[in-house]
Amino acid sequence: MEHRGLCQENCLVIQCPGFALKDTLECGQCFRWDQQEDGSFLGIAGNRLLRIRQQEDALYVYGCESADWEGVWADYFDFREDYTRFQKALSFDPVCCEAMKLAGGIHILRQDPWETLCSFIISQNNNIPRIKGIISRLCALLGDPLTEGCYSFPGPERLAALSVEDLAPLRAGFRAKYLLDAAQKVADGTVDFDAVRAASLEEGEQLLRQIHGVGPKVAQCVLLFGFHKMDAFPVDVWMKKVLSQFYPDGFPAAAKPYGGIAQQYLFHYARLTKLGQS
DNA sequence: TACCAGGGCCTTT
DNA sequence: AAAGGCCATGGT
Repeated sequence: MEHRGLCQENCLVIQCPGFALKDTLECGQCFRWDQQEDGSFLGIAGNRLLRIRQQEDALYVYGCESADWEGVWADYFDFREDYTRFQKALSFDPVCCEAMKLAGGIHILRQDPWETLCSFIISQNNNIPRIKGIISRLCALLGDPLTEGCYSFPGPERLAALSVEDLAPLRAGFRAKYLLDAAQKVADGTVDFDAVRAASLEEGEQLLRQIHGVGPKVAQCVLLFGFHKMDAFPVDVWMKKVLSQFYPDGFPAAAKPYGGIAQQYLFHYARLTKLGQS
């Protein structure tokens, strides 16, 4: 299905029909990608850096061996999944159909659970530029240097040893104490990611909510974006608008197994069309 | 039950 | 330039 090759600048070329890189990276699921002046996106996942851009149905990937694409990034971008099967499953619903016209190229990334947990603790009651700033300062303060001012995401053990005062440079406000509680509970095994992975959606939410500062919205985000549970269904203000306007009788049961990706389509659609603001 | 802290970015004025 | 809106959770 994927056709690969090399372009003139010695980068990898990946065919990606139906995929939308920009929407995927800017739909609020990740916070460590930045669009460069040349239009490409520079991002960090784990200890790896990647620069990538999309032109029509092709991805141009820089700074990445072919083996790294196959072994790491193809999974990260969820290219092993066939998203047309989600779209077919949701096509019975006219609102989802409309949303998929605008946002159907979004993939759910396969991000690291710990990084995702921290990111969505930070995201609460917050806006995306500030979330990215706090995460960037967290990595610069405690992560391992990679290249050119880029840092890895610090592990829970490193964070667990610190105090709220130590995190003052992050300017995370009231969220700093939540980060420390998360780090302590993950580091000491109170919250076990393997158990979350094996658990049902409801059980997984309860396990994550042992952390002070993790409520239903953050927990569902972590289950969807960090554990790839495609039926997780985070409801924020945008989704509340969508649900009240288009689904007064509730979200259709037949769409629930795909609620996570449906939520992304609808969320992006609501924001693009500035639902309720006109 | 209702309300508000907390902080910074965004939009509107 | 200034003011007001926004936001997820926990605490009162």
